[in-house]
Amino acid sequence: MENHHQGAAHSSSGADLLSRIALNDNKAGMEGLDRDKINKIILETSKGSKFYENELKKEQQVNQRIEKMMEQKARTTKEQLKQAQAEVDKLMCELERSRELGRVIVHVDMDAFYAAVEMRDCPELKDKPMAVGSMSMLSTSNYHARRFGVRAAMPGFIAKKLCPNLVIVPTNFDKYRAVSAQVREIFSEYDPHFMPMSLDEAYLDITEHLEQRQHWPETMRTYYICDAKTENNADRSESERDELSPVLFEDSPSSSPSLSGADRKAEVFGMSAEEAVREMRFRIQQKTSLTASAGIAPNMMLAKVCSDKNKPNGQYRIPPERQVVMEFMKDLPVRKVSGVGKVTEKMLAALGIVNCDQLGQQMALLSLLFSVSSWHNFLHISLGLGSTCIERDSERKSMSTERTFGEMNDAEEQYSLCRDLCHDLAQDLQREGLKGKTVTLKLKNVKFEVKTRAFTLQYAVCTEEEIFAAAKDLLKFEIDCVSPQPLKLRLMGVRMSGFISAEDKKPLQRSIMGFLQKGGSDSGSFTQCAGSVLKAEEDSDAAGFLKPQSTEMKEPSVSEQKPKSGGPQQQSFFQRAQLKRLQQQQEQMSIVAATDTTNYSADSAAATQTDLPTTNNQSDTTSAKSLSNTDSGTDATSYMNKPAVLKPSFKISTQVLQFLTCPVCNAEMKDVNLTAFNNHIDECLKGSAVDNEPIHLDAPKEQEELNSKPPASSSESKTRKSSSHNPSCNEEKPSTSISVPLAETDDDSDFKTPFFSHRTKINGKRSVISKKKMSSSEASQTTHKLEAVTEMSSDSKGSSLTCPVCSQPQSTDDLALFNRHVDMCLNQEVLLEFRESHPPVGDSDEPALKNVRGQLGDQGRVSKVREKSKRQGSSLPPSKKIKVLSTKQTIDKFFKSSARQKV
DNA sequence: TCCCTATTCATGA
DNA sequence: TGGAATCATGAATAGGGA
Repeated sequence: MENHHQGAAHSSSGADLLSRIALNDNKAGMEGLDRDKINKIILETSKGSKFYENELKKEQQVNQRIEKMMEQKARTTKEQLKQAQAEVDKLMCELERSRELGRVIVHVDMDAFYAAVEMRDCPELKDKPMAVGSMSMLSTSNYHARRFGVRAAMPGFIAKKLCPNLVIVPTNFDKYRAVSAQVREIFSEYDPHFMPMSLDEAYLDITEHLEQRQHWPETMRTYYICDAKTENNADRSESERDELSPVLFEDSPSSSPSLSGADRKAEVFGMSAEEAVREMRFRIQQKTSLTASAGIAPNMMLAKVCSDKNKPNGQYRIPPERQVVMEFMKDLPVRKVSGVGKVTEKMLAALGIVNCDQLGQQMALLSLLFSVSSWHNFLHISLGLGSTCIERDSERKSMSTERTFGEMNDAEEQYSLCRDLCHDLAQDLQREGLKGKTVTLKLKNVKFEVKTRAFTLQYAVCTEEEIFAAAKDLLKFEIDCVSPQPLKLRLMGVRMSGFISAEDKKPLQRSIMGFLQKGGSDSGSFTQCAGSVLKAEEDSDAAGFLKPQSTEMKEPSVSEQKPKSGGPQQQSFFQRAQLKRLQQQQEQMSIVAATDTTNYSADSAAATQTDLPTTNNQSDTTSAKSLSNTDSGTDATSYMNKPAVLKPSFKISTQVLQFLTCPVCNAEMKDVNLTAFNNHIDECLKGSAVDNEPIHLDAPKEQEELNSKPPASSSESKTRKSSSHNPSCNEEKPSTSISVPLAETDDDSDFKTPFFSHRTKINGKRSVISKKKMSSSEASQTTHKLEAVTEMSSDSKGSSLTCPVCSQPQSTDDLALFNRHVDMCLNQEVLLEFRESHPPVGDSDEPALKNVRGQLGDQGRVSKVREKSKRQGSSLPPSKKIKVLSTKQTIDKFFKSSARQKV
């Protein structure tokens, strides 16, 4: 067959590649070419390139797949085949019964669209081989160029080898979009719900149109060639139009002869499907001076194949009769069917299947060798079945942006690019009003190897800062993985998916409820939360989700409430990677995170995910020790840093130390072990906590070493502790403290699941570390600056405020103070209820308590309750009160659930 | 053990 | 010298929970 023919002319490796990079003459206008000559040129031009090597690799992988498939085929018994055949027959009968021939589906495809537009606008190009694109890549080519083997998706430099006279015109998408809009206007008259596939392609269901058409008088089916009023091309003279249109594809198999007669002024179209489609194409041509091809059939699959049949400037119809459909399919090469690409084609060819008739005959075998969805699809194809319902208004599932560039090795450049991509993506998302939860980073290295890395946040986001907060961590992780070698990239992309539905869009902020959900403590939320808090803290104008929402406070949306299993969903990537590292480095483990000299720390997400120290932590610790001297007393946490704000070049030495914040009393504890910390929280929960003095118990030895190694380090930590008492520090920059809750056992908690509560250096300023039990007003000084800033900027200032929880008027006008007070009130209320329903039972290490402790750690969530209440006035609306009460139920539920887990 | 979900990669338009 | 961008989907895989 084709492959065999190609392979015979070349070396084995070249033959291997032919199905991938050699000429694909599947396209219209590519018939009867000197394929061997063209392939030789393509191979010679490609050979030795990184691209070629990668294609070779991929081809070998496909070959392995085929080998495995053939082995499986060899193992197939007659009995299995018999059984499979029975199943196939059964399904076939069902499909036959449900075969629908009643719809009239049309697939319209503009001929060589971009090239045709350029030729129309620059008539000198008409007789020349030309393509649209660049030396790097061509989007499409005209039919002159196709004679040389120049096709879409071919690099311009290779096309030039094939056709030295090729004229390459740069793309002008604005122009194509404008033309496309004109064409779509016409489509909509035949099917208002037509489905555009791209700028130059669409499916229409003209069934209803045809019904109406039967009652139309001839005048409604008459179009005048020169009637500028009817057709929107008044700007062109008649002679121009006559000259332009037919010449583009003069050798078209079915160029409408009726149109070329110079004396013909009016065209009357009939009532049949063919006539309606001919009319549509006529109108397209009149309006745009471009030609289109069309396929008419009872379903989409057939219509698509048909539109290619008489390309260019032609149409083909399969009538709605089973027998005709089957006859049409019989000799149709499988590759012509949409969805069958080069790999599937090759795999089927290995089984001796080239056309759809053979496909049908081998269904039993295919059902044993391919997945269910694959062989079901094959069965549909072999029966000439396809979708009869044009899917309308299908929801977008992802949005992405990516860029290819010359080799890029510099990390700072890469971060900068990453940010640019996030910026673009954020703009696109906001344009469509979308917010998504999963950020995927796509990387292609200089060897053309593609990697994707994803991270799912707890909340849907859409701002540059928020997206970048996740993307940069993913990028850092990849950079660190190859360190000290540079990451050599040629493409980077950022994708957003996991869009929330329209309903879910309203509550952008999750309440404390969400954090109290079992399993809802996934660290993604903390990354997210931290990133957002910090981002907004610095950028008060940012329209992040922490900005006051005008929507009503309500329960978390279904999607957001849905408990993440806390497993691979949130952790798989980082955890898996981290665990691998962990195995190599267990002996070096300590709870303490280390120093990050770049402030771009994948550790952030990594630590958030698993709380495992990483290689980077370790190495960074060493590398940054000296730097930390110059930045004494500054705490930072990798996941609370603000990469979204800091430029890659903005290097800061930040030392991350283990600070744990009691979520109940807000006491800061440094260098505590987890058991002690947990005990402390238990005491707090039981109401018997002592004065919130920091607990300072034995830190792991490694940690001590880490802390003491740099001359300044140990003293620094003391400085830091003492500085926490310093009120001036408090004034300097309030900070957010976030505890990452993770279930743990005391035995191995040292490296498995430590609590983390990190402090971040913000703008080089010291974070606040509160040590004493704070009054509400004192405590408020440590609340999120973000909210204060946000509210100040968006709301009134000056008037006295009343706490919506305790209803006490607050003497302060400082929103930060006020916020803090409300935070405390809310926490108190929840905790009191919790205490009431769960009196102390002796075992202070009850897992549920531990989890609750952790769950309560993020005060940012609670703050949103306050934010809203403040905007609405001084008292909580009923819904909010209910909400607070229901928090207790959530805790109960959580408690029970956790207890069950333990069992 | 089975089911569900997230992630990664491949395929195809 | 140089080999795209965007979107959807399926398979394989892995881990958590019931």
